[in-house]
Amino acid sequence: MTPLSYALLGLIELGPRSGYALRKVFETTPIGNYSSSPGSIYPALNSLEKLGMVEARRAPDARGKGLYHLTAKGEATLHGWLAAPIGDLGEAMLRFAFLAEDDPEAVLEFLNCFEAAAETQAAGLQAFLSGENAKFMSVKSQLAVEHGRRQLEASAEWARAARQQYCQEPRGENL
Amino acid sequence: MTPLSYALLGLIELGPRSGYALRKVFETTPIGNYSSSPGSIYPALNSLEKLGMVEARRAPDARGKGLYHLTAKGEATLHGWLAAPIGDLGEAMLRFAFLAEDDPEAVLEFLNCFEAAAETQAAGLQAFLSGENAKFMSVKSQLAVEHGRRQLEASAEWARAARQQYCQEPRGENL
DNA sequence: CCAACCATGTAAGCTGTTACATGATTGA
DNA sequence: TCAATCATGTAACAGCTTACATGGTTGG
Repeated sequence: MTPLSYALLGLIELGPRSGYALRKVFETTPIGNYSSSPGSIYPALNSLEKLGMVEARRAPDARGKGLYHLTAKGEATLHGWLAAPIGDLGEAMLRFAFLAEDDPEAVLEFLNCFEAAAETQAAGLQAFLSGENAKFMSVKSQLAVEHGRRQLEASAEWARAARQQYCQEPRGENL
Repeated sequence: MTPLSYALLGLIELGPRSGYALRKVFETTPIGNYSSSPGSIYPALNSLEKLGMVEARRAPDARGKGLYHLTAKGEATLHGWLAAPIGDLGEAMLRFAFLAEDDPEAVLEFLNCFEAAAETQAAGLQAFLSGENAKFMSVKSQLAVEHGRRQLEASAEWARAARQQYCQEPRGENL
């Protein structure tokens, strides 16, 4: 179960698709930045099939293997992944996109944890920059670390903005 | 020649070190985020040695393989990498840390290119968000893309700040 | 003397990348 | 008919992760 596998499960949950259609999603949307695409996707799908996470159902007349559907096991695995504590922020971002559409509680909870994780990591880099080790580093190396810190701050800031959007939008359907 | 190899060359250029010392750098500084550390570093060093990029010189009494030094070939390879056009921003950041300390021209040039690359990619995501495809995506997926856009903006903003610092500092030794 | 650290490695396994191969169908 | 696109794969290779193995040295 790699990030790619989870991404595939997430996409299939949004709607059954063929392997080719899944590949196209990776080629034509920014999700391609998270997990790669061309020759890795079919092996991953086959491995998911072997694991009993997905099933290919073919309409009687159609070509190819048909459309992949989630099995109960696949759904459980996906939802387990979605509910896991936040570790790597990159992977967390991928998860965010697949969080249940109809559960604003979970979304807010996620955003809170994500913000906290980003702030913690940013503070870690800040501590490093203020510490002894950093004094022996070149200005450029320090700036490189500062870049990392800014990225983390941007992540935290994003989480706050996203939370705002989520607190307002779900109810403000028509004004 | 992976990013890890280049990182090793860059560190060795800053000062000859033993394999163990190099490993420690990855374990104790944020460079560990760029390229991994534990059991991958010795193979990488050996491969660099086979390629004739580094040489281990041992003081007569010392333990271990001694300190790695760059060869002419290693230095040429490193500088070639440093001078390459910016592709992946993550790798570019790693390069930035190893740019020649005494060449503010090159640093400013790098920062300009980096900023441009970040802005271009940010604009690409913005275009995607404004385009047709994004309309069929969930709000969360759109927010995930927005997160990527903010990260890129933060990178561009960092480049501007770093440039400022570089335009002032090199000459302002003593106010 | 024992733990911690110096110092260097090997081997298995998993993934992803790259590049190639195959064949059907569809639109110009 | 010819190119593009649908649709699915395979095989070779490179790289990283994890975990284990091995010894010497130093400090409490």
